[in-house]
Amino acid sequence: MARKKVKLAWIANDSTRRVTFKKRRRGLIKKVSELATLCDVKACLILYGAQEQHPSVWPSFHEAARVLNEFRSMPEMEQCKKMMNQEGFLFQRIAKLQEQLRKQERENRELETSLLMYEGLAGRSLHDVGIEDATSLAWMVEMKTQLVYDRMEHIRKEHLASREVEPKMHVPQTVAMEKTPMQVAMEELQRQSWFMEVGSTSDQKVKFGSGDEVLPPYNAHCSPWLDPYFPLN
Amino acid sequence: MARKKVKLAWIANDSTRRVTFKKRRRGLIKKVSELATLCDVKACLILYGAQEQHPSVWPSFHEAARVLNEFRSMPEMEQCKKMMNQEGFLFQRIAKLQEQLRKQERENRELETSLLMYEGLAGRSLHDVGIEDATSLAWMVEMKTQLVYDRMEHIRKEHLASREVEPKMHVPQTVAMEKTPMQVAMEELQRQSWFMEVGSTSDQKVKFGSGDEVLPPYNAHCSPWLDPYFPLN
DNA sequence: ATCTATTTATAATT
DNA sequence: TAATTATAAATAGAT
Repeated sequence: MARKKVKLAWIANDSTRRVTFKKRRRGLIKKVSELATLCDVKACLILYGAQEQHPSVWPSFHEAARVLNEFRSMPEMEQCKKMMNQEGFLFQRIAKLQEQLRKQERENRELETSLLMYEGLAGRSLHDVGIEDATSLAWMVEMKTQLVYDRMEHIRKEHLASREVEPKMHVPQTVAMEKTPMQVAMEELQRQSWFMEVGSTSDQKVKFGSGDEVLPPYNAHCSPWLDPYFPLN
Repeated sequence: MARKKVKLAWIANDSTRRVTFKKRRRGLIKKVSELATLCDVKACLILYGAQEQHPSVWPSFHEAARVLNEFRSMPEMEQCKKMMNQEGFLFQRIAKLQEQLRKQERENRELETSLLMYEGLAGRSLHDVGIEDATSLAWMVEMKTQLVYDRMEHIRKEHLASREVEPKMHVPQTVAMEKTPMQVAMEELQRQSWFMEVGSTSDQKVKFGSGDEVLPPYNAHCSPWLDPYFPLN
């Protein structure tokens, strides 16, 4: 747990393994006893390593036997199927880790897109970015543009509020745009029926630009620009 | 473990207790499985609370039974006396905590004495400090004085070494004192047989100073000034 | 065994 | 109930 994230595998070094065992056994017993105290839980823990002369039993051998016998005599063994066992625990962990992975990938994607955006702002030519990155970048610019418009609208409303006590004349027209440049461009493209094929299936491919890149047909009815998370899912 | 150090006692609030149980059970099972993997340890954990419908068993019910039966059939049950059980674990913790307490008390003592020393250096009259504090203070001054002499001796030797290549004439006499002022004072007191009674027993008491304070007789043969830790033990 | 930097667990909060 | 966050605790590696 410390100084370095340890790999979850058998520790080859003999002395390291013994030290780790002793340290972790102490921690484990502490945790078991805490749980028993905090939550009034019957608990027992048995540990014995191949090398260890003596087993470690908590809270005591007889208590452990008693706890286990209570299980033996449980009427509904069927219910035990639901108990937390190794398999269930592992499934739980897998699900958790997959979720973590998904989140991390999304975050990576966003950071990479930010980088691309700042490079573009700093003057880098973006003619060589792939369609995936271009899509994400366009989405990000869209979102940030929208933030600017939202801010402008907010300021405009504040301005109106501050003039409320005065005669309702000369109220300024809205400065917030209804559509971002991307939206305007999209609609213009639709009007021109540019590279769009209504009713195309997902198998169809359309030549794009120079013809060197093969792309799926663009479906305006599923415009991604309305989904605030689109390229990150 | 977090946001606040939790008291090790039964959690009265029902929902809090259930949440804590579920969280800690997950952590515990993770730790047990890690230990089993890292150190190739046979392990089993059984938990069932009064309220819980289903017990939690790791790694599985049958494995737990098998592990416990191996204990049952162990030839030397006498050896189990040495196993880590609740009592042994608690004794271990008590010893550890007492050791911590001792260290902390020593450190507190040293810090208090330092404070006294700096106050003295800053001009505070020390005529009102008790015999205990005075003793500690004297010890600390002694130790620090010794450090100064050690440093002087070190510098003198360096000086000699740097002159080694030159003719061995005019070698300076040592500047390090053999005895600190405290030691000199002690020996002077002994020469004067001041308030010292040779052969006095530990039951005897001697009037000291104004007569308002009763103190045990001072035994010069056990002079504390030679023990580098004297007032802190 | 002791210490320290770091990871992990988790109590409180949202 | 599930996420998030701030903090306490555990502990890997070094001394």
